[in-house]
Amino acid sequence: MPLQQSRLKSLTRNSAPKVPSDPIQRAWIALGRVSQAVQCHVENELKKADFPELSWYTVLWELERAGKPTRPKDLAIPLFILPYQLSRLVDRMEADGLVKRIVCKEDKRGHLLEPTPKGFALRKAMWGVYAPAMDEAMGKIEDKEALKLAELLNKLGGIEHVDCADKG
Amino acid sequence: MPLQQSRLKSLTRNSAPKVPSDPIQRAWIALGRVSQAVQCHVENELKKADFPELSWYTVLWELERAGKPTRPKDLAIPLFILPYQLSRLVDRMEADGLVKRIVCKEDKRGHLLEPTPKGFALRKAMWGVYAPAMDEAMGKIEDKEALKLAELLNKLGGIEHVDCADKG
DNA sequence: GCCGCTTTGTTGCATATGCAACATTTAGGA
DNA sequence: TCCTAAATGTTGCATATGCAACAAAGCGGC
Repeated sequence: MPLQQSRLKSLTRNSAPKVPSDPIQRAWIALGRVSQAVQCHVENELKKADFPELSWYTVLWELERAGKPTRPKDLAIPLFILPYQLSRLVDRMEADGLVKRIVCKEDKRGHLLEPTPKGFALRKAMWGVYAPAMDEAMGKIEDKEALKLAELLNKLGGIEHVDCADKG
Repeated sequence: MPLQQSRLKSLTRNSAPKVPSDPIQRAWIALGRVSQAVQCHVENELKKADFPELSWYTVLWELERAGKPTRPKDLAIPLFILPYQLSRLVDRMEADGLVKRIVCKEDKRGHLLEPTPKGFALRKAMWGVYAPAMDEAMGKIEDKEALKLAELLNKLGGIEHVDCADKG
């Protein structure tokens, strides 16, 4: 279920289609299972606490991090989702009074997104569940191992660092 | 969106809710983004080749690996999905003539799942796209790094090893 | 055997999603 | 200027999903 077009660089493809080595296959399997497991844990904890799903948090956090009203297109990239997905996500969040769409004078095609006070409050409240859940899911490894893990993953994906945490 | 109840052991919880360390947070972010990126890449490649999504492959592969007609409940665990999700997945695959449900004499509640010849053929054909896509997505790291990555991930998730590859 | 409880799997309904088509605005050239 | 192409979001429709309720069969004690 592709959430978005792959951002992997298309390869130069001067070599024949290749079967992954056994270590690569093991890493692939582990990546799929473990990421699903930890995601599920966090989502389940949020649900148990009657909070919306993580993507709502992420939208609110990105808006908060930006510190100013932000275009959907400038959110879609870091959020790694497709425009129409964000459009409907914002529909629901706006219906819940968490964000508002405000007119964008510079470009009348779009608009700017801004969290409401309720939106700020919800994000902060969700962090109270999100943070411990993340720690429960990921805390089984030492910090040094976590850094190594992040390094290896980023070597795979080559994606710029993005903060997610609360910081107050 | 939790695909299934978390399989993480519920913790003894004798410590206060904790904010994850910065390395843990970095690993969490990297895990989410990179796993999404590589999953998307593979799903997109399958779609471009007019193949069904990866979960279909995985069902067929697990059935093939089992080597005998298999109960849904015995698939749901390794597939890491909920019973009702598998039920509908099998509905669609059966409608496409890829698997069949056959009666289970020992336990008339359920049934046994078996790939059809068309199912076997599809899985093999999909591997021709799946394998190179996996390698493109994951081949940026050396085998030694891949093993380290798998090791770290499995330390996080503690999930038993499951094969996925073709092997013929 | 009989009864309640568990296991196994399915389904009705409301909601969410993917896709392709669309509307609107901007940008770029002839 | 005017026309075409690209960028930015949204939406109609068909399909997929989550959830809770359900059906049917096994299990265990009496």
